[in-house]
Amino acid sequence: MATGRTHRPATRSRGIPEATVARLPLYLRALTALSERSVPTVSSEELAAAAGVNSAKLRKDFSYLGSYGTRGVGYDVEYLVYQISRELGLTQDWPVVIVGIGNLGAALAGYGGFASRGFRVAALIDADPAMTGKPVAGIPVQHSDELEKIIEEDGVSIGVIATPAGVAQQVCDRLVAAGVTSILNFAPTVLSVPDGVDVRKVDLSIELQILAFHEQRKAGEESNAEADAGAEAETPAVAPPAPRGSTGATRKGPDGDVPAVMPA
Amino acid sequence: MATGRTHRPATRSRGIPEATVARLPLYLRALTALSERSVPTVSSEELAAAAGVNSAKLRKDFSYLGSYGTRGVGYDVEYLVYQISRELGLTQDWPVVIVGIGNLGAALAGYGGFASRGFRVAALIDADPAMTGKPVAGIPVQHSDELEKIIEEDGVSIGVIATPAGVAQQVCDRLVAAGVTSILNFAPTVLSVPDGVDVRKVDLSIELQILAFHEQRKAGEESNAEADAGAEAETPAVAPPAPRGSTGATRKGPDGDVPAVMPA
DNA sequence: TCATGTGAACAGATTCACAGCG
DNA sequence: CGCTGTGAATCTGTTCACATGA
Repeated sequence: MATGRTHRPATRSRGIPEATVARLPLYLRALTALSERSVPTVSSEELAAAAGVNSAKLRKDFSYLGSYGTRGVGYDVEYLVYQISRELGLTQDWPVVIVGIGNLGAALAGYGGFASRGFRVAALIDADPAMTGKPVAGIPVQHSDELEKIIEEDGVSIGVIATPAGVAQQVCDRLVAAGVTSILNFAPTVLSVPDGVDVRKVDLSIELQILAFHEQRKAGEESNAEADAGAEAETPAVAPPAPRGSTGATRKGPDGDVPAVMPA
Repeated sequence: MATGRTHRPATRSRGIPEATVARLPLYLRALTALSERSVPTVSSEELAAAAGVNSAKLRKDFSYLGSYGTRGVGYDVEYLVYQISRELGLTQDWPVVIVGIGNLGAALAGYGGFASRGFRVAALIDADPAMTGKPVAGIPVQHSDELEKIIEEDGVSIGVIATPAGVAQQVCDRLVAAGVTSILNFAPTVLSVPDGVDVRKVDLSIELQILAFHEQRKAGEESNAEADAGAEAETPAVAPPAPRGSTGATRKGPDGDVPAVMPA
């Protein structure tokens, strides 16, 4: 099952912390908006507010890039836009392939923010022959047989996987074999890739589950009781099985033993 | 422009670290797969491999939930599925509204992993009257006028925003005013929400930019030179502007001054 | 004997608070 | 004087390594 290959070694880039890199696009977006409104300079306080972070963090982030501000004044918007774009590698053209043109793949193909900022959809690829040739967002879908050829000819290094989970690892392997070294994975699977290949994961279901966790906690706080979170509709989706060979003895879950409410 | 409201206070849940919460869905998925294959028990090592994390981390994560394993043996799969589901609040039903039924909204509505795991699409909402009544993924789209009514009647506490960026904040405000306390935001904007409301952001463009950063770094390492990253097609999307009132003097960007290659 | 559970060491990220400079 | 830039303190998360107990 292809284990033993690491999952994002996160090789501490050129001194720029990963957390900072993840915020640069946020700053860039805020700066671009300012730029469009012809705002010449901005303070760390203002920009931080626009980007939804605190100003100390923003200043520290920028300090990793160099000293691009002017004390007593702030940052020059245009200059900063350029510096961040360059740092992120957006001053060059990045051809991208999207594999799996279902609902999601089609939505991604049509996504505006995609085309902007130096990313260019080099090809849409789907395994279904019925899709081949059909234009999606103005781009004709190509059959997956063409995958390797496209990647090599266009020098594609970024691939987007929007296939069903079942085939994501195969697709990933083919992408990597053909030369792709960065993958954005929308399929709900853990992908194994060799060292040197970056994978980022976008998973709707995980995000919702995290929200549900916090939501549940909020509900539990209103009344300080434990269960009884929803208004009334309680539908336990999973039965609480006894642990193997359990004698029903000690078990130190943080809020008591197996919950009182059990399905009939 | 609606500042002053915080953006995810991350109120350190019930002792369970945020990073751990974010991994629980991953473990749950791996465990569910094992469960379907009727695997009775699993070791931290095996499960960690399946979830793409290291085993020490997994054990520490589980230790926050309680002692659910058996020394010398491992974890009981079914029992752990139940405990994690409960911890995440997935043993109850979470009605969700999706606002903005464009390409992306439609894709989300049809997303399988949505319906599973206790999440139920309570309504699809769009501002375009032409969409009203049209079934998407089997659910008829409702007009945004109905938004408040739906949220209150169905007790919806989770909202998904898939609108254009321009209206996302307004939609967010309406959702919050109507009682939604968790928001999954697909629009490329920073949302301001009052305390007590959680926002999670999913942003394709940001993910791609992060990948591009690392990709660029890789390219820069192969040859130890600086620019010249792509094969040949270099298209600087942004001109490097001089800083305000600059005399072209000292500027300590980490790899030298303004880049040598300037657009004509 | 084996794999869990966890203190302790470490690493990374955030925040504080203020020196330094325009 | 105001705002940047940054050392130092703090907080959060990860990894190590081993005592513990089935």
